Amino acid sequence: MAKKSIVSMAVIRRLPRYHRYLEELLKNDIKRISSKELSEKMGVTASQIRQDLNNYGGFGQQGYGYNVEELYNTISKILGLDRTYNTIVIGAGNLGQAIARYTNFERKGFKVKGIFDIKSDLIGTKIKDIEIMDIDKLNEFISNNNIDIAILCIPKDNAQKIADRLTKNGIKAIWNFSPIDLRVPDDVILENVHLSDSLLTVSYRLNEEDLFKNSTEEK
Amino acid sequence: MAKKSIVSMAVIRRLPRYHRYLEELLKNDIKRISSKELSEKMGVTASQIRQDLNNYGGFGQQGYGYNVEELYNTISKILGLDRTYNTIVIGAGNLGQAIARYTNFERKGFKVKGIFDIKSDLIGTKIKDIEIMDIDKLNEFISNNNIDIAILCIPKDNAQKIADRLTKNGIKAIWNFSPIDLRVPDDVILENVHLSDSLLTVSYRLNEEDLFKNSTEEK
DNA sequence: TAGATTGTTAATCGATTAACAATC
DNA sequence: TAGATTGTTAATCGATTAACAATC
Repeated sequence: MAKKSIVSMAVIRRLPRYHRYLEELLKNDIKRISSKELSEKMGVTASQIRQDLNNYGGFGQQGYGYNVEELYNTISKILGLDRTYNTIVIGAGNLGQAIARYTNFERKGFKVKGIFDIKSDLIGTKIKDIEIMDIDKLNEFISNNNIDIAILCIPKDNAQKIADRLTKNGIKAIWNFSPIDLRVPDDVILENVHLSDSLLTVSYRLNEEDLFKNSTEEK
Repeated sequence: MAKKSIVSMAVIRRLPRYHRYLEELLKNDIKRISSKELSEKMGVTASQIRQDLNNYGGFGQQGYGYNVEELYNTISKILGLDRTYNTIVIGAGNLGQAIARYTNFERKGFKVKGIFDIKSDLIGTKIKDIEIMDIDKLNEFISNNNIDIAILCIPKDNAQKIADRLTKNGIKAIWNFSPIDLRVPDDVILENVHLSDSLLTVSYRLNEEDLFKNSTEEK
């Protein structure tokens, strides 16, 4: 089973969202904000915001609220954005290439150090100055380059095998885009982006009403 | 606020996962499975599986379990996979192109009917036989092509404006990859894939232990 | 029939919301 | 000081798990 977090994932998943809203406030030169104001902007309860933040300490001031810049910086730190991360992208297909090229991540401190693929016609070509390497060089590259996060963008058939190799070589975090549930050791962080699962909730919801209408008629 | 579902999202988000496991069982020619066996494979409780399924009816048989093929087909239908969906991709950047090219979705019945962008050097070029069109032609195209789902892959600055245009033109579902919280009418389905938020939970978890160690020392 | 396993009700657990004393 | 708003405890709500009668 993948690594368990100290704070509940429900809270953790809201942190980037707070971060986004605070960034926006900062851009608009807003100096302070109360949990009530922020809650109205975000469509959540003020209670939730205060509870969430208080997992990490008391950052506000009674009668005043929160200093926007201070809170933004604090949440940046909590999210680990005060350092950089070396990443590798495994699989240089459509999605792998898109991720490797996506500059938003780089701006936040996530640097793509290497790209790997199995296809000989891709190996040797470049994406943004980074050569696509043969997957055979994976172990060696990890050992020599202090990689923090592996981004997995390969078809599901080989995903578990590659994940095993990654963790055996000391990778401590996998951002997985392969449409499969990976097994990783207890101390490895696994974050899934199951695009297909996400899309299927859309098709589900487009039909949900009919689903329940019909099952009533059938009675 | 976006459309509310009848069954809780917690349940809905598990359905694609059941679907994947059943597909695997089907491939391996396994004919029947009990909630207990499936729960062990999936790392959930048997109770949860039975509770989840019973939102949609009783598909099992006491003393026997579930017929794999039957259950797979049933969940396929529940997920709306017994029909096809016309989609458009807005934004032909890295991510938009990757999604448009991704054949897994097409195989499940999601057809990309049009791609739109604002950049004149992209307009007129093709992705998989589909011409990239000027965003100015969006309204007209939606009216004439019976589009079910709009896939939004544009920078956040214009995302809300485009979302407004989509919903005004009758789009009932948006699969949003833009890193922003969109406001959509009550009857519109909104599914977010916030890649950056997801990645930030990884960096968070890579540092969580230190975070709590330090705050204790500071006391 | 006996054994197995469902569907469903009841109990528990965790997350969210409300309330309010503390305090800026 | 009075008003505002936090941090935190208590209450509520919803989701998960356990239990078990029904039944194949």
